[in-house]
Amino acid sequence: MGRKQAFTRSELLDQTKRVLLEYGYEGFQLKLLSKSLVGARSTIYQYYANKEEIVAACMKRSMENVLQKASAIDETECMDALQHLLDVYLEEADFHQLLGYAHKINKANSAAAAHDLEFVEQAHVTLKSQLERLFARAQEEGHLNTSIPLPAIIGVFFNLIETPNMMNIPTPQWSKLLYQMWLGGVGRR
Amino acid sequence: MGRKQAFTRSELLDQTKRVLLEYGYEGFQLKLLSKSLVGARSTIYQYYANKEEIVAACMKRSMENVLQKASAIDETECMDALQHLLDVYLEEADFHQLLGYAHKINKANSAAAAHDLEFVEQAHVTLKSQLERLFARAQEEGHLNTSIPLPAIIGVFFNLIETPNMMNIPTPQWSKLLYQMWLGGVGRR
Amino acid sequence: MGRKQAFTRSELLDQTKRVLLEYGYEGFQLKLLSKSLVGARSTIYQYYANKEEIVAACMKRSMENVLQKASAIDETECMDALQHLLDVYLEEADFHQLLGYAHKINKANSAAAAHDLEFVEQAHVTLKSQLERLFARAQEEGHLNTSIPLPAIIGVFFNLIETPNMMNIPTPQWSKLLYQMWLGGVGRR
Amino acid sequence: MGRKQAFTRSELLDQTKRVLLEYGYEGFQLKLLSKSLVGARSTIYQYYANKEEIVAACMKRSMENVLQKASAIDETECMDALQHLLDVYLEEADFHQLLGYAHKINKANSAAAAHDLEFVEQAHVTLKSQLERLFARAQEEGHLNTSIPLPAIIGVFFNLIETPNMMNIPTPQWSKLLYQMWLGGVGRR
DNA sequence: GATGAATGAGGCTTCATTCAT
DNA sequence: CATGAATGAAGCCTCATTCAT
Repeated sequence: MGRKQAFTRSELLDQTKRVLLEYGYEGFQLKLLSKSLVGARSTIYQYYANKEEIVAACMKRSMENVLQKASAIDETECMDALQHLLDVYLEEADFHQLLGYAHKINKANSAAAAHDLEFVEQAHVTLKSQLERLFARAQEEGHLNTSIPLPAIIGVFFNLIETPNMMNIPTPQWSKLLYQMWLGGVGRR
Repeated sequence: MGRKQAFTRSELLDQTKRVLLEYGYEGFQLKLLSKSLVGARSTIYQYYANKEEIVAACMKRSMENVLQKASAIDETECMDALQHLLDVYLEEADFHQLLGYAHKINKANSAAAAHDLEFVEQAHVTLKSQLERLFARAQEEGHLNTSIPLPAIIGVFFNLIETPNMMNIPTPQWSKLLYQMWLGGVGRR
Repeated sequence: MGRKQAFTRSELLDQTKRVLLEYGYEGFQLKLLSKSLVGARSTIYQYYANKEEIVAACMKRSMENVLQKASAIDETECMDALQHLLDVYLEEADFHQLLGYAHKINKANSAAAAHDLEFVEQAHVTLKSQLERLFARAQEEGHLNTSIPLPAIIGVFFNLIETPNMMNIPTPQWSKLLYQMWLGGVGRR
Repeated sequence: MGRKQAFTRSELLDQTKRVLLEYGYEGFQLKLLSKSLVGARSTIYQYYANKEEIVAACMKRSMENVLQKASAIDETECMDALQHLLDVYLEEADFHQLLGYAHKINKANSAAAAHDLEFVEQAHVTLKSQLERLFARAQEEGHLNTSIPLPAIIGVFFNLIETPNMMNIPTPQWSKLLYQMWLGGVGRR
């Protein structure tokens, strides 16, 4: 009963992500959002009570995806696991950037937003501990250059994600290539 | 003698940079800017006609600094030059991020902004050609792993700049460390 | 320096009171308010950060007036004091109605509003204890009909304030007349 | 058999009255109304074409009740009749307050609302003339203090209705008490 | 030149009302 | 009939910019 929905919650979040990435958190406007959806701006409020909730929900969903994929990784071989993890992060590359906006959200405005962000925070901790676990093993097993501080190694690894893929190499190969550069360097062997 | 000058053009640009980096381009507001200056908000208009001009001028100044330092580098040894270049980019690390905002500026609003951005664009080309020149030589001279496409090597090099320096290692050492990881990788040798 | 003010804070509160009384709390709109002031609607925000603060400030001012006048009353003769108190309440008749809106104000929105309302609350207690003090004495001194419960007597006294003055009798006489009716009744003596 | 009826017209008007009294005319919102009814908000439009009509119908119904009760009063003894009239007005105390909103309704929007308000207006005149008739007789028959202007006496009588019944005395006794205070005053006899 | 105040355009959000199922 | 969803008008508030002192 009632009319057919103009757009689904999922479509809404898809566009939210798009607008967020294109305009940044402060540039995220409902006008921009509704322009890329079929209905009126006010229809958005059928799903979320305010801007903050939309952004928080978007982040939560993104985080859920990453978390699921990351936790599905087989950690038997730590170096393989790292390679797979890089795959995951590259597939959901934007999520890294989205996360950066998390602390800008005004939680006072909305309990729902606060709740979603709580989840994001927790998941963040989970991901971080997975990463640290793997790197600790990598170091123990002697895969890493001991003359380089571990935090620096981790930092560069994480930062690989943002490297612009100018040649549009398909993600799996691109991931392998980045991994190779990270581990082996770009210099002549 | 007239009224004391409220703040200098240079102070204005310093704070512009700070606010831009903290809040992003869309979050850049004159109220935030004037809060970190001694005078009134309206005084800003003594120097620049509108928001766009301020941001453009800020970018131009940042670019001038980098350009000057980059062009002072001795290019005799290309690998040394690259290491020095990384020094320069890290010293002015923010400039990389600032540049990302360049295309968001609405040039229609102001000729002065358009003019400044023209300069930035030009300088960008200059820097890029310096980089490409050096990388071409590095490859020719056999310093680089030929199995990796050059654009990927360059991309990773550029992206190093954004690596978070979690341990707050002083910039010169941090630069050396990043260079070492880039060239030699993080794996056991 | 700077431009001349379009309207003073006091004028703003005057009109606030007028609009509140005419349209009620839920009907209080900034558009209506600014229509009765010389400047633009947004100018209001030079004085108060939001609607709630305006209303709260209006109430506080009204309460201050009443409080000052009420506390200046000589309480030597309690029945005289009650007559004077009625004068005061009639002069500021609207304040009784304004107070009714106090609990509707959303304090969560503004600390300043909450603070003003705190004052109003306190003053309310002060006024109430003055009233109870006087009535207690009136009863002790045998001025009141003991067959009527005191709260009923007080209730009717307070309610006199709202009696519409259809003949537009000047306030002092009107006050005396109401007092006379209250104390002596309207029946033949 | 079709769908079960969501709520009756009468339930609708009951809640209308409740919401009106709680939130005032300007605060009367269909969302608040439907929250206290079993069906959907849009179902309201099965009964009335718009907000104004609902409020007008509510007032009309309230007025009809009062009118019926008031016209049933035996006017043989004018002072008894006044006491009975006070009973009636107290039983339907809210109606006095509701009436105050009548002039705020925008009649331009709806013929039906205008029609209902016309009725209310007429009934108001009827009630008023009853009151004036009784008071004229009361004065003629020497029941009232001739030193007090009749309009003032009527005003206070009418205003009694709003006196807050803090002790929650049952309406019939409360009515007698108010009548007694009005006629005989609260002072020592 | 420097300022504080004024302002209108534009964004967020709510709400009466309409529509399609 | 009953409903849930859709919608635009309208209210609040912010912010870049202009103005008068």
